[in-house]
Amino acid sequence: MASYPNADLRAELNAHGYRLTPQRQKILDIFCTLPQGRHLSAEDLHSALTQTGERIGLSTVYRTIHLMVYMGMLRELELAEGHKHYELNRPLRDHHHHLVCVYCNQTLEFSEDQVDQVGEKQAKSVGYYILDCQLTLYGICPNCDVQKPVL
Amino acid sequence: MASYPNADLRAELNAHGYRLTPQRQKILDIFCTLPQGRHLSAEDLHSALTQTGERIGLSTVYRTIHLMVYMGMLRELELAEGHKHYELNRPLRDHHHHLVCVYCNQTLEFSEDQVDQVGEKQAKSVGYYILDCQLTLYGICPNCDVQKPVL
DNA sequence: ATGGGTGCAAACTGTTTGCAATCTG
DNA sequence: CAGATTGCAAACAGTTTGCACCCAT
Repeated sequence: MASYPNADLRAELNAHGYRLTPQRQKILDIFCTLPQGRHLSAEDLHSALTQTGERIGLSTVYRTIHLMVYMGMLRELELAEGHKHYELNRPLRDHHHHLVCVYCNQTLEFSEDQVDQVGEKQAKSVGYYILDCQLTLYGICPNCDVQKPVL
Repeated sequence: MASYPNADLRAELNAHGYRLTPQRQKILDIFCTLPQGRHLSAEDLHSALTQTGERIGLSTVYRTIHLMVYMGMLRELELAEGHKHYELNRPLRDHHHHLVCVYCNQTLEFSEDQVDQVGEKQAKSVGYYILDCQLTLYGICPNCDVQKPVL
């Protein structure tokens, strides 16, 4: 299930001169056991950890998240909730995209290989090493479409 | 050039029970005269306005931006700069997407009709009225690819 | 004239940073 | 043992909110 066993994590960190710490392990563990489609904010992650008795600072959570985003392990999602959410960046095969209602924040997922292929093609054409490919659709869901106040 | 002449803006606002104010006009004007590919933060917009002698509060800028995003006139971009940027939400024909380097924040634009079509299809299939469709690619540009420190 | 809109200043939230202590390789 | 990493608390940036006044409709 876990896409990043700890041995791999250590190897990947060391390759860049970073170290494997219990905190980093724990954080990755949480993401690995997260059901498909769930995503966490930094605070979510922090309370998930402290609730299971871990001793970890919020700033470590932020630092680790950034590290993992830059290494391509996590994807950073900016949906409609006002703060960023994170989830495991799985290989393009099980990649999914998001459709968000700007009124009620209902979020649907969908996958579309075509989009991922376009992303890869574009990135390649300008020599980028691609970390993540996100198609996000903003709209109004059927429920909210019935004349809702805007502000 | 301007996709939203003031008459249209007034009509669209009034249809929802909102009013056309000088501030709202000025804000939309700025976006309409912005060169293709440029996008502004709320602060950018505010200083652009005050520098031309306008008298407008920062909170009005925020409120107006939100209004226009919800009405589908503006698109909200969350690229890599740390704060949100906005640009005119042009019709899908001249729609573009973004490719961002997570190290240096270099941002490239590209268009891809295929993606917009996928977006429309997906939205339609779940009954959403679509406001915006953004494909964002995160990666490492050729310059930064040469072993850069992550933190 | 009614109620939406504005500006100001204060409050807030999520995130970042400086630093001394700690742990990894 | 050097240097990366941590936790804490304080600082920060961008954004939101309460309120009295103002102005479109």
